[in-house]
Amino acid sequence: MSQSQLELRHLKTLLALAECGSVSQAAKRVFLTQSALSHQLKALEDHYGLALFERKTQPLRFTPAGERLLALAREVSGLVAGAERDMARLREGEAGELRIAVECHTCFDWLMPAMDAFRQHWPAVELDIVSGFHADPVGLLLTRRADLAICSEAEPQDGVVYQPLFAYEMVLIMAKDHPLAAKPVWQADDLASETLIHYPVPDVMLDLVRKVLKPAGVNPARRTSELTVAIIQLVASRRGVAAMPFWAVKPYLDRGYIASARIGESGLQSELYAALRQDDALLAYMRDFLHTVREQSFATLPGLSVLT
Amino acid sequence: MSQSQLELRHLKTLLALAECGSVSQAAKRVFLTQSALSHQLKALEDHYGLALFERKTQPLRFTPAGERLLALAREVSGLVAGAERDMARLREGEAGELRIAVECHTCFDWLMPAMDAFRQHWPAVELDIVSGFHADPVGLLLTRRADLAICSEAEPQDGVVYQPLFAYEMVLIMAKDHPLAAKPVWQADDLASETLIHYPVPDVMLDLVRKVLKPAGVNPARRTSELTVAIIQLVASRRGVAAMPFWAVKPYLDRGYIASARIGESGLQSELYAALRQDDALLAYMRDFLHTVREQSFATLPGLSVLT
DNA sequence: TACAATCATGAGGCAATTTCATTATTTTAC
DNA sequence: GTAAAATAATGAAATTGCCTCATGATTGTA
Repeated sequence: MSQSQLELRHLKTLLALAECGSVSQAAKRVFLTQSALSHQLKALEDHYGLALFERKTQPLRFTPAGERLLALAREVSGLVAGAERDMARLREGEAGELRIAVECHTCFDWLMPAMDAFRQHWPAVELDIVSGFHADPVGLLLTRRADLAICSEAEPQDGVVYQPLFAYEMVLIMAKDHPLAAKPVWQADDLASETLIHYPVPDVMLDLVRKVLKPAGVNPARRTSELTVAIIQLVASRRGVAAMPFWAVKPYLDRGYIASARIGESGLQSELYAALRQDDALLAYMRDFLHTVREQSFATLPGLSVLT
Repeated sequence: MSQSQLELRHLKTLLALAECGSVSQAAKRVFLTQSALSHQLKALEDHYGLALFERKTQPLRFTPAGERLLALAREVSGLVAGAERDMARLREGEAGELRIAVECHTCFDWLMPAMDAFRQHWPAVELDIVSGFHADPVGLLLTRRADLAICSEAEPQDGVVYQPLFAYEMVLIMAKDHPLAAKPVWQADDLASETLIHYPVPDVMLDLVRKVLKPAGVNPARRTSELTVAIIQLVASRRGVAAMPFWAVKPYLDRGYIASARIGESGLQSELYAALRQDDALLAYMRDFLHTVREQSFATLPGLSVLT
């Protein structure tokens, strides 16, 4: 007989649950254990004397009562977020500068919606993208030519802090009629006789080369292209294979334009971090930007996982 | 360095604080100690790094940051209340019956707004007032001629539970040019040579008679009237004095029509309870009605205090 | 100036929430 | 269809965080 009142914590749990479809996934999203959420949800159901979900199903379904609370959560979370932004502005002022250095091409796909949302919330913050693709985006931070850098590794450096954004899987894409299209998992050797299509960036920025091919001593033919869609087209036209984030190619997979395979037994996991100058790490608009990026990305991109 | 998240509990505290104007009063309203609220508010201020109030003033003033959170509280509390009502309806259904037996004349003043609000929230509940003034309203409950009785004392009785509503002070009112109009505190003896004007109800229902005059053996002349305004008029016309709830006569006092005095050193405190059949005590619409009554009354009537 | 009321603060207790360890259940894969 | 994997439930222990108590500080008032 839990007598605990409804709290915002519960509403946040419900939102995570609705997005993830399972208790254990939602638990990761709110940085608690599965057990904690299970207890929490049971307490909620006891409190209202109503079942909130049907748990015998995957993804789990909300009952009408669960839907009602979820609706409340959606209404309230926006209001709370707005108020907390206002509090932050009251404390630190409206204005600021946020120049973003980007290392990876596909980043733009998820960066744009986040930037749009952020611009609405912080109209007085000067938002900019530092153009060009720099091998050392963190250097731009310290020389104050950028205020935030997106990078795929957190190399410790004085005066710089790294905030995890999210993790995702890189998959190999190939033409649908490729001889190995049915192979669910590719190893480095399978690539030896292929042409690898990638963005025109140094090898250290290509996870497939750095983490898989180089260690195995495999060195396939290469071809580069600037644009994601162009790479997809080349792959579909049997001009080679490419490694891309799953979330970037899912639409093309769904439409059957190309096929995909896992890279290595456990897949090629990639991570994204935001690097900031230590002094800026507590700035409200910085924190809010990072929060917005995560929120927007998880809402938009399929197959992401949390990164601690 | 409290790291605690904003929770609904905090918002409820802010609402109480805004209504009461002081931490200690607000603490009573939310059934916590003054200390608890002081800690809670300090934690909030630490969390946002902003002062929320100026405490060196009475009533305490909200800072802009405090106002912003208060605005959030107002937005959110309505939504939460609505959702919780829906949850209750999902559990117990929409319909029900709520016939109210009223013992005191002035009750109608605060009952009406509460009933109006309730009707909006529970359109399918049949709301009614059991007319006439019964000496034993609780009897109506047990014979199922009423479902809720308003009374000023909680006499234990099998199958009946009492829910406290609120407490208030009865004051003596007199003409402005009454010889004793300047006397701040009246004792029973001061009434010996007065004419007491009251509603036409048995003496046991008149707190002044039962608690003050009878114990002192004082027996003034009497005169009765059904209507509150009529009693006020008679008092103003020097036809006698009357004992009325402070909240009922405050408008007339403010406009200078009449004068008032405290009854006895510590004042004549009156209390109001709702009596319910035990079986009905957990019904959602009953609980919500009681909540609405308290909420509306505290928001509308001056000088109420909480009753546990 | 003293008194009353209100607020702040630190320590201690207690209850609510989380984690841990385990079992039960469901889904997936072969 | 069964085995394995993933997911959820459960109870006990541990932690955290909240509240109360006791007291001191501050403000307003007679």
